Amino acid sequence: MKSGYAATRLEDVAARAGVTKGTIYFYFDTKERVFDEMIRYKSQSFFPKVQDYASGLQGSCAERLRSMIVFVHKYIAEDRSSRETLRFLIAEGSRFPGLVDRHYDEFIRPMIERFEELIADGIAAGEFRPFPAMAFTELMLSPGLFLSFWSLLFGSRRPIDVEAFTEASIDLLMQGIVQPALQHDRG
Amino acid sequence: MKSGYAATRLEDVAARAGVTKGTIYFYFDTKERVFDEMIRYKSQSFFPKVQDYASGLQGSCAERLRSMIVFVHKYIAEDRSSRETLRFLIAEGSRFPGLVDRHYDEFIRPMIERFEELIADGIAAGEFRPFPAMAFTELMLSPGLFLSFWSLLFGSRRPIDVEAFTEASIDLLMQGIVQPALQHDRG
Amino acid sequence: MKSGYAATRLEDVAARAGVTKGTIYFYFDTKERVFDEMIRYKSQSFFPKVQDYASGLQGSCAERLRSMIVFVHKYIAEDRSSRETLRFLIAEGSRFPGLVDRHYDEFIRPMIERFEELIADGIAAGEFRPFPAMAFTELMLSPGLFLSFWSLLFGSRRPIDVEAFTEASIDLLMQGIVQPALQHDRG
Amino acid sequence: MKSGYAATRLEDVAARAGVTKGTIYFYFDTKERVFDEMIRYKSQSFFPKVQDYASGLQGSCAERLRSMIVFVHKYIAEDRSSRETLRFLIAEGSRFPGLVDRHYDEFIRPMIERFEELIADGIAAGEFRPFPAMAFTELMLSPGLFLSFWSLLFGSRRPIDVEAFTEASIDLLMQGIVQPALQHDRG
DNA sequence: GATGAATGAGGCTTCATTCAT
DNA sequence: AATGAATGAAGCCTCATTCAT
Repeated sequence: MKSGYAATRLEDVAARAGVTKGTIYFYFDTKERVFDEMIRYKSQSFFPKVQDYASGLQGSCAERLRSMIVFVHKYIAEDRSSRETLRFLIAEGSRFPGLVDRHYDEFIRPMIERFEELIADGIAAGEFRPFPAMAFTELMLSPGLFLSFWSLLFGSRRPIDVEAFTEASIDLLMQGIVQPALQHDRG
Repeated sequence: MKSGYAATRLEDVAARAGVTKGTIYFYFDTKERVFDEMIRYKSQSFFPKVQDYASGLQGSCAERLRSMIVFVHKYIAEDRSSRETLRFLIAEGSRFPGLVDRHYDEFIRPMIERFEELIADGIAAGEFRPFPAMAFTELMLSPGLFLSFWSLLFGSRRPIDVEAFTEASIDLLMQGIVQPALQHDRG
Repeated sequence: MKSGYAATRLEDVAARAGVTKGTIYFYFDTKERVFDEMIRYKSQSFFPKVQDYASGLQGSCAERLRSMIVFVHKYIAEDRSSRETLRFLIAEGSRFPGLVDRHYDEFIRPMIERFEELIADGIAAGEFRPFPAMAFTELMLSPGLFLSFWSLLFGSRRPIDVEAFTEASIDLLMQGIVQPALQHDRG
Repeated sequence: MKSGYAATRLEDVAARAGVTKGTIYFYFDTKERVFDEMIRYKSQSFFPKVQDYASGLQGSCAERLRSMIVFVHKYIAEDRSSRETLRFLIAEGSRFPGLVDRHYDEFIRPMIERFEELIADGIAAGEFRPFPAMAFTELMLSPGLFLSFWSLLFGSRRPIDVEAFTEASIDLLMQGIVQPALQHDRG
């Protein structure tokens, strides 16, 4: 999907689907519905992957947290489709409030919850110190969001070294939350 | 400005400016030009403020860093216009590459540079440890960007306690960069 | 049948018939044919009734004439379907000249002929005076047509007292055609 | 105006008006509005004529009544436009209830009132007998309506001798309402 | 400088019609 | 016989753009 509701002609959507304009209207009532369903469909693909990945993790909480962050950043850096979904939601969200809410329920909230679980586990295990940001685990998503934003804005014109960026953000995070006594454990 | 290039009719732009459609074409060649100038104009307002604010700061590097972050978050939380500019750049940026570049030059880069200076000063002064993220000072913007993003997506439907969020993110950051020996200085 | 050729979708016709659009095309070549047959079919029902009713009449010519008029008016007032057929013929007649002609042959002309016979009988029997309108027996249909027209135009928003209207029109007619010497016979 | 809302393309309406599609939408919001205004405009032309004509009439009530009827019939027979308006109202009236009501107020009711006045005058003057149909003066319009209906249905395929038809219907009417003692006055 | 009228390309949407199954 | 999917022509409507005044 190119970007933009208005800039996308239904005839092109149809052509890319290998059918003609009329066929679209056999399945959807309206252009808005077409987009609603398209985005809804695309949104489904990401979360299960995170879920699977998260549940398969082993090791200390710090290790699992780092793995999660690496995974998320790599995904964001590579998956053009989910980035475009984000662009769409930011650009046309007011026209599709249902979509945004759904995106929150099925995408953002579960992700935040994964991090909350990890943090809670870490604190319970004495690995992490209790810290103010434990009430804002979404902070752990913000470097990833930054990558996404950067890519949305500049495409490939201002590339970021995703791996180094990821390491830097993990370093910063770990410094901030790991119990000082354990800090020699960090990778 | 409502959001969306296509969704905004020149007639409305004209009406809001108190003139008629025809008049617009006396000053601008094209709808694209109208937007180009509008965004360009709006972008100018923010940076000087940061600049002024930054140059007036006093105290330790940690204190100045914290002040900067508080300032940026407060601004983001309150200024609707700059948020909509961001939405526009994300949504229609590919149509206005010049605008995006200009936005980078006049908005993003200077901001990053302020943070780079602060970090460099802090390290030189021995307040901050040398740390990997010093090559990615944009990381310090990511919590602010997160606030902006949240607001773009959910409007006021999922409010965040900006102050608490800001404190949490500052805490995390400071833990990550301030020299352990100095950490009792933190607010 | 709703009103209007263009406003009626074949899909709805099909649905009301309990089949699907495709099936319609098994039986009819074209949308026009569908309407042609529908109208043709509906038109058949009225005339035999008039015919039967007319041939069963007894009494003086004046009595039979009055009965006929009462019958026609009552029918017009009550039968929604024939009214809609009339609407259709007026609205789309130019697209279906065959239908209009058939309607004339099987509906209008026979009706006029019934009246012509009655008038001729009445004059032959000395009941009616010879009068100019005997060449325009359709005039006897005009009050009924008026009722129909009124109903087509206003639906039930401007109801007419059909019975009183009928009596008034019969009175007018009888005054005009019954031999003065016999006028005390009128009801 | 050809007949039929759906069958009429706005582009053709525009062309006939010597402008283009877009211009129509500068003056009207919608296709429905275009028709609404068109019909409204055309309806205005007829009534003043009747009004003028009626108020200029001289002579006995019978003479004035006959003149009115002749006038109405001649008008109906000759004015294609008002006939098409009637067709439109019958065909599409349910889509334009406001138009139908207006047509009643500005066209039908005033006409009926003219006849009511004439009849009342005639009865007051002893020229006409009191008769049941004085409560349904619209009956005097029914032969004219019949002419209109005939023309709408058959175009010029089944021509009626309007003059003879008019005379016949006047004869019938006069027989029915003029005081017997005065009947030698009839033309 | 400013206006209001006019234009016409372009896109959404409808629906009669076709056709493989 | 019947269906459901697919098609594409056609028409409404929007709106950026032009231009005479």
